[in-house]
Amino acid sequence: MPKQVDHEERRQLIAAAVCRLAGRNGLQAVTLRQVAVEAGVSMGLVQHYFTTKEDMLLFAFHVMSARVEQRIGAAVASLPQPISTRSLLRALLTAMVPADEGTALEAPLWVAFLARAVVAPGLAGPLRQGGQMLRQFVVELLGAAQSAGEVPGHVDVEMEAGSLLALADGLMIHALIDPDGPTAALDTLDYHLDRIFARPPT
Amino acid sequence: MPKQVDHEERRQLIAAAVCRLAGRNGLQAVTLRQVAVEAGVSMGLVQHYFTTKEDMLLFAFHVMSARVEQRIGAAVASLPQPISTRSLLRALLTAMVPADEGTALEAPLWVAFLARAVVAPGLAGPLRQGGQMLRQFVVELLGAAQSAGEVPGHVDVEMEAGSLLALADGLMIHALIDPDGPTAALDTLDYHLDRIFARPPT
Amino acid sequence: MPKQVDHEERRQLIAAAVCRLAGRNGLQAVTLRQVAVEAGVSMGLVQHYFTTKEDMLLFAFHVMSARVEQRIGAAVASLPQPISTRSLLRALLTAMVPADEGTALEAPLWVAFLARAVVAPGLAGPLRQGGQMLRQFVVELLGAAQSAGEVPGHVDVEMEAGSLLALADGLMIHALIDPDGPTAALDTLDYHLDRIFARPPT
Amino acid sequence: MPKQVDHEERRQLIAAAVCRLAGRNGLQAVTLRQVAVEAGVSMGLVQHYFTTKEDMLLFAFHVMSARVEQRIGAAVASLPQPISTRSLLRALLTAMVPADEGTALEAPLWVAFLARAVVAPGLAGPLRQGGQMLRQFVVELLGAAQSAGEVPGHVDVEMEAGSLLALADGLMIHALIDPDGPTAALDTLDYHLDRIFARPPT
DNA sequence: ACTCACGGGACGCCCCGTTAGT
DNA sequence: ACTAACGGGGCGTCCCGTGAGT
Repeated sequence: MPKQVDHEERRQLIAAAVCRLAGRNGLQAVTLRQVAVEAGVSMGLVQHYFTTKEDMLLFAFHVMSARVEQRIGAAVASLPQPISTRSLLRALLTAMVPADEGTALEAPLWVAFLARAVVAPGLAGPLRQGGQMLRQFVVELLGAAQSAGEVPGHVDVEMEAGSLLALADGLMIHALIDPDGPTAALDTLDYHLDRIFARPPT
Repeated sequence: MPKQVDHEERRQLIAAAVCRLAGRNGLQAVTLRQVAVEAGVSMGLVQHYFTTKEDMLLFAFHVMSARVEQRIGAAVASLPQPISTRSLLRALLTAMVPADEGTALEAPLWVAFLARAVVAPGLAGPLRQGGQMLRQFVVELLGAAQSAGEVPGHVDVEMEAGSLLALADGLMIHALIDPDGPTAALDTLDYHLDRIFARPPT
Repeated sequence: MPKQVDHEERRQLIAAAVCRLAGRNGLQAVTLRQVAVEAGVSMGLVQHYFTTKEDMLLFAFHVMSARVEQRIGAAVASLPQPISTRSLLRALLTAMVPADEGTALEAPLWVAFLARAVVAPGLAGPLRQGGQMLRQFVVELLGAAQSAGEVPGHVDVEMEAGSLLALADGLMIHALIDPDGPTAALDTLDYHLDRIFARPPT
Repeated sequence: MPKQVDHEERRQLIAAAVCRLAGRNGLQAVTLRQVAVEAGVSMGLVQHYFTTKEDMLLFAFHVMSARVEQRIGAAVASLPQPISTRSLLRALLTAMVPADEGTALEAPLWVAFLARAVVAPGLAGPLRQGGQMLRQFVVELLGAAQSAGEVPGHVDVEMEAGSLLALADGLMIHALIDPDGPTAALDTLDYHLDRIFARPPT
């Protein structure tokens, strides 16, 4: 029985190095050598697990997406019971803004992938899919809330869903460039949640 | 005095090539050699006018910013008289979304610069300044409209200004990744303008 | 374990090319590309074995030093028995003057390194050390000869050791510039050996 | 009458910059741009006065030689009267060793030229001529001293002349590499002058 | 007399992918 | 499974020489 190594684990290890590197210095600083050094493995090993650099980046992107989902899940789980639609939505959106430490580390990476997706179709596909699924989820959330009377009837849930997600991405970028951005971003998100989940005047 | 050429013009020529290249293939595809080829000049010339690649990118960024302003100005100028605050604001925001051809060409470039600014402080500075000036302008616009009764009193103009600009950036990115994005983006902007410039129920 | 090659051997191969090149055209003609051509390998290989050009030159210097020692050793070994202190010293010194073919090839290289050491501290260190060790050796040689009565008591062995070595270097340079230099250099060395190893008048 | 500039003066100005640069960072650091910056003129001007870089270096070499002569002359002039042959010779030799400040600045430059002369025939010619003239001068000096009884008859003035000059060059190089070199060099020179100008035992 | 614009080439460094091998 | 050796090419930088032009 030969030495058995966990392929997936190795790939995760390497992808993590890619993420650290890209988050710190940008995607253009991700070279095979740097990745190998960052991961503490040989350059050959990196290329053993990823045929091409493109593959590696794509996998790293999926890893990052999974991490974002995980972080959102954790944020939702730590919410005080009972979980209202609004608090759930807020947890989801704040996880996309570099206010907490985890997001702050991943946001540059996320932006790097976004920017690359614009010119690299291979990356755009998964990103588009993920975005649409997320949007659909928010639409359903808002729709349910509207049915429950938490959201006024004149609110266009489709529009608001897309808006909130686009807004979150926009705020993320501004937050990364402007040092005062993160707190302002949270305030802005709350402002819009207040607006959407408005108590109707009695 | 020897042969005199218009330095600014040359720099513009080269910067234009940088923009085309970056818009087409991303900023990481902007190499001195490619720039020289794209501009139809020698590589030596490129370096005659830009000491360093960083200089070149920074200048190209300023050129692009100027072009965006110009496009906004043109859009505003072609508005039917009399120009309402809302139509002015709409012209400004739609110029940031890749709906028309001009913006569609520049948006990838803009995103590329945004992404690089996250990891390159030299680029972040000008970008931050420009963003704050723009925000201030929108704040004043909305404030005036509120004073004139076009915007309800309960609207937080500061929040809405920041939101609209972040939203525009977010929509731009989504529009670049999703082929259906541009039209959806315009609808979304109009939805929010409708909301902000709501006719109060008489 | 993958293909294993003798690193030292490769480095020697490349260093030899460096020495040939520098001896022929001067150190400033030593470029990575030229070295690769001269050694008959790819430029990538050169940089596989030497991280930096500085490293390469330093290694080449050590190789040259070793060669000089080797040549001296060979000269000493081929001396007729019994080996007198004076003949040993003469062998050592003549190995530093481009009279024989081997030294003639290495002398320009040696001078090139000397000149660079003046402005490159990284090179000066090893050179200084080697020089001091050599000087100490000659001092001991002369001291022993003095104790044995082969050298008059009024001779300052420290002075003479330093003088002989400086003289050898000076003669080497003159010999390289003046075509008649080499033979004159040998005569000069013998003149001083005669003087130092003077038979006292009975 | 057009603007008249002193060609020679300009060339001297530029050559001085070359000397400063080469003395500080080595001859390989002498580039047209650096020279222009160091001299405070435009690069074009440098090339106006020197057709080629080789020309420039050659001229700089002559300038340096002239300066050395001048420094020797000054040293001789400041000697206490009456000037003995020995003190004159000593002044001449010490001017070649980087003990005083002036020589310390020029020595690296001198070594750089020596090293280049080994591989650049254009530089070797003048250097050889200068060396032979100097040697002839010392021979005559020593010959006269011998005739006057200041130097014992058994001394070979030709040999000693060549030795002293080679020794001075060798000491100069060692002095540049070893921080203790300069003082040791002066001691060594005096040691040999003592030997040559030995008072015969009465 | 003097200068700028410009071309073209080289340099040192770095990087990626392949391959031969253990 | 994993690695080292290696080739080839690209990058940003620098530099020199020419020539048009004032």
